[in-house]
Amino acid sequence: MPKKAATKKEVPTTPKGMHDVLPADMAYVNLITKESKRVAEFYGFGHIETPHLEKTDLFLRPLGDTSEVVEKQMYSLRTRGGDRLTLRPEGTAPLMRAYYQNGMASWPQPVKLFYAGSFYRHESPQALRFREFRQVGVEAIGDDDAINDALVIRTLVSSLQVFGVKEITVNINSLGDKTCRPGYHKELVNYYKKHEEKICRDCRRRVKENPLRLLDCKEEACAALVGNAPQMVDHLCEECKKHFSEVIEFLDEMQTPYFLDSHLARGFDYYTRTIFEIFENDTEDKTALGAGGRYDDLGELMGAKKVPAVGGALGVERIINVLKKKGIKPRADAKPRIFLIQLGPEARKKSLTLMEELRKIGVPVAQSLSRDSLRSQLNIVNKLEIPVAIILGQKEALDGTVGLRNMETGVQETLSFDKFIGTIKARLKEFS
RNA sequence: GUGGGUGUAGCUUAGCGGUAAAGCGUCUCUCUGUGGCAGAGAAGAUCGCGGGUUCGAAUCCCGUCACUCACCCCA
Repeated sequence: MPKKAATKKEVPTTPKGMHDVLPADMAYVNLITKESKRVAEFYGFGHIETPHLEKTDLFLRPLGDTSEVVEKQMYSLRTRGGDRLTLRPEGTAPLMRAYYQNGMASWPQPVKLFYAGSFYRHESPQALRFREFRQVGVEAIGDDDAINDALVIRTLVSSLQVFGVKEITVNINSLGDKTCRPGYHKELVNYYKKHEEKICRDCRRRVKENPLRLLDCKEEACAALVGNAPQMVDHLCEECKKHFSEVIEFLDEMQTPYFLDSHLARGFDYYTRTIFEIFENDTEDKTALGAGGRYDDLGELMGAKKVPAVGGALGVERIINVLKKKGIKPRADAKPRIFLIQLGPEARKKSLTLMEELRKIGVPVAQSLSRDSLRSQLNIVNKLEIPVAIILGQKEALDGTVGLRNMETGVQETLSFDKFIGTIKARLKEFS
């Protein structure tokens, strides 16, 4: 018995949490990557690209105890040769890897790098959280001076402003370092243990697993306790305190709006000192557009020499969301202002040469060469809102002329085919 | 992993027990080489899937899957 065939035509679809980016949205993606690269390069960050796949260990080792959680969220695979590889879940570890592998320690420090690309996390998708997402980011590796922290933040903020996101706040905090954080941790845990019966179930778990997260619990009972909870800023060692106040000072100097948020936390151990999240003020969304921090211990956790570093990244999808809400539209680059209409076999062939010549002088031209009726081609010109049409028909092909029609006024000029390119060149402003 | 919402043409939706409808979009023609309008027409859906109730299910019930939102988490 043959199995009953699937009754419905199964259309292939993307994996959960992953999406096609259609041309209309790619205009946003391109705007963001192009402009952020330009800004980053101004501040001295060089563009780098690392593989989408890395050895799984690269991400496991630095994350230590929590690796089980981490591993669940990673797209990992085993190659035929038996290598264990993982689709990069973030950009920082790969960049540190690149730093060591390419001997960047011998470059002038800090090494400043910019990257843009897709990252992958296998988690439940929800609003603006996808399994494949795009980030643009910068990292300054090899120097512990607080001015690098400020510069990283400034670079990200400047990028956002260039996109048109003007009203920005940077929430900033310091997590201390190996000298002062353990003491603070202990105090925080003690404080919450005293109130154990009042806090929510999740927080009881957090006391053991992830104490810093206690500070941003939204449960009423827990939030009420936060006010009197010990704060990291009060427990920073001298060095960390100095570092933090310098970062703030530099931000003041650059007039970067910030908010000292003592509840800001990061789950993972390799963050030290500065951490920050960037928010947009106007729209109601409370999701961060970007985040980052200092990670002086990451290199060591990766099993290499200790190298201080600081970095941060912006979420492309989140920025697009804000731009759309604010009604900011990217200018489609190279949107043609001329449409090439051809009529009849001779003209169609000739139009191919014409198109190439226009390309050589850098004039974008649209066409629908598979059409043969003038009417339908003019309809397309309208739909695309292109202001000028070149008409190259059977008659023109014989006469050696070309029609140039202004779609708004309906006025049509006749130009000689030979002089056509010259004329276009002379009137370039009209057409590109 | 937990909970809520939603699944009807490419898109937006109507129908809510009698066996699929509209708008937009696409294509064709009216109009063989001069557009935006209008008219006519075509293509496109076994109403997510499976089962149940019923003479009859897109419609009611159960299950399931997908999407989505929230929680958890967020390197």
